Amino acid sequence: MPAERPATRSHADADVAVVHAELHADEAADEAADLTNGDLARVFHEIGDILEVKGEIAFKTIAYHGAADTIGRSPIDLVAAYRAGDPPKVSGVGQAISDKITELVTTGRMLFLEQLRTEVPASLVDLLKIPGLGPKTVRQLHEELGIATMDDLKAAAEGQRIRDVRGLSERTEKLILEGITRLETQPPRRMYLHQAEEHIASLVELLGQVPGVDSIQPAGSYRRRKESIGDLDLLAETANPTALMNRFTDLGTVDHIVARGGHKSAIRMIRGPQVDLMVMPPGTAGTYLIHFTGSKEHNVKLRARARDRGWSLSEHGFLRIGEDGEPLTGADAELRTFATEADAYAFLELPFIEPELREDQGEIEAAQAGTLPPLITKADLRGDCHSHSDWSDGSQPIEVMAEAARRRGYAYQVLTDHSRSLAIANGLTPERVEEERAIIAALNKRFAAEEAAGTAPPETPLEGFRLLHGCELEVRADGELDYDDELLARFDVVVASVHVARRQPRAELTRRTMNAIRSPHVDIVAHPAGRMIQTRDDLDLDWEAVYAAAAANGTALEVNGSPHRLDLSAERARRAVSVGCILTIDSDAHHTRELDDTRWGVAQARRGWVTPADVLNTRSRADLLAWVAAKPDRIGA
DNA sequence: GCCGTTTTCGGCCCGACTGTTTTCAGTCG
Repeated sequence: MPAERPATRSHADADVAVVHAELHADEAADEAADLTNGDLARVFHEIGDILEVKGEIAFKTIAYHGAADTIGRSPIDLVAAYRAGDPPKVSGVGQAISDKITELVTTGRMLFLEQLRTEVPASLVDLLKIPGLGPKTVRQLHEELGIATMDDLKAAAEGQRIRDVRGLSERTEKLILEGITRLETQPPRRMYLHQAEEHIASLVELLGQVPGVDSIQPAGSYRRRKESIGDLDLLAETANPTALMNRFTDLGTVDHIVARGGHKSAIRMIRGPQVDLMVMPPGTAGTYLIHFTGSKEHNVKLRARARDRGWSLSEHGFLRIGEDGEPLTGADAELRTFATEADAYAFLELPFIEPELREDQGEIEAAQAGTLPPLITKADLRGDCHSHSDWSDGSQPIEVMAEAARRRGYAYQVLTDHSRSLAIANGLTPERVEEERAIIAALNKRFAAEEAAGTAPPETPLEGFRLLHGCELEVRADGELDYDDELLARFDVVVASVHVARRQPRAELTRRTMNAIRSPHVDIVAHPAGRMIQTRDDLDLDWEAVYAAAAANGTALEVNGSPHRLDLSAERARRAVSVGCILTIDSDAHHTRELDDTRWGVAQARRGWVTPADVLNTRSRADLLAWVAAKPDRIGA
């Protein structure tokens, strides 16, 4: 299972509490309006990091990190809830942490954190980023050599002073220097899902050829389809681990070997991710897959459940626990292994839990109660509501996009070239909209004829395939829509989105988004948060108001499948559905090879507990068009 | 610091690999 967070927050993460601490108290309260769940999570991770270096008992630091993780993933805007005086119950957040949140969101400061920072400088916490350097060693270096910064550490290593510290050696000194160099030259960056997929495909291909290897399977956060991926995890079923490990650490793409053992090795790829490879004896994959797929939090709950039933769970299987509370060993040892995950879950009296759900977000409780949702699959999609051609900023002709969609077995593809004002994307004037409509009509005439003649592609569904005429309608900076009502009424489907003036205040951005949601002509709001993963932040919206308006007006919210967007996020999709919204899952393809990006959107929707009934484009073309036609009746309902 | 149809106190998941050690602590996932 890969690390779910970096060993420590970067100092450059510029968390909010620093900023606020420097403000006057009266200004701070206003400024705190910009706080997000993510900011709270960073603050509590920082507290956990500092307490580690201070040498606080492990369970306390675990508690802070655990609370930070839960807060970061919460679908509810905790800052707003706390400020409204209505703190919701959040797992892992007890009285002490709750009080600290209240203090931060109401005053903009947290005295506890400020105190900690005076005791342990951030530069010291930074040292945890060096591979192999943990809190104990960092504290030791600080106490014995007075090292407080990365520069101090580098100087000490170069001056050969590290080797004089008890428990450290000349070799450690060398490893520290290498670690610093690597940090300076290779800033850690997470992969997009499609990049992880490419790495995994080639590794599986290469390692699968090693004699004796029965299977190679990806695990970790990639298997759970997290929206970005740090390390890669591979599991191999083989009776000959040595040959496999030799091949793995000998790959031409290996930059250096991180660790090497008989059953577990790790490499760093050249200009690429760290890859962990674990060996499992043939026929025992069940508990190995569960262990290395994670998440950590999911596994912790499973182990507690095993323990309640008298078993200790590890990747190797279940070990019977003796009267002393320890697993039985030697002749008394009793190990239960399982070939499949489903069998291992069944041993814990649980149904199989899909990897995308394993985040300890209620899935174990739902499994226990028999209420796991029937998750949507890519096969449920009967069409795609968002795509582009070279008439705006796509790279291929309308016909090529349509043919590619038709061969995917869809009943419809909605062509949604950009509207007029998005000049950078060659947005269509009303005149060009008419021309495009004529081309689409001609194409559909041909498709219908081929279907009647039985010469359509074999993938064509019974209801046939049609290219629907849509647009990606710009919501302008002033909130006005980019085409007039008369033109909008003539599209089959209208997808609206915000691309410009992204830095407006929350109230203004929310008003613009609501304007689209409430239009009788707008059917879908595309990539509602406007984010780009790792590069562009979310729009600052009043999300609860957006969900409520979308639900009330029957406007769909998109889960955009582009691996750079994945927007709505899994958490938001889950929240939106829970308050009555309907979703679409679209590719936003600008090229035929991106049409299958819907699979990433489906994966995020699955992470958000979304079922086929929650998604508009699981419906037939007739039902989709009927739903669109009924939009004016839903307004103000 | 959190948490509780076995507990409001006493637990809190588990093992491999590494490095510096002579039996183990630290780190990592």
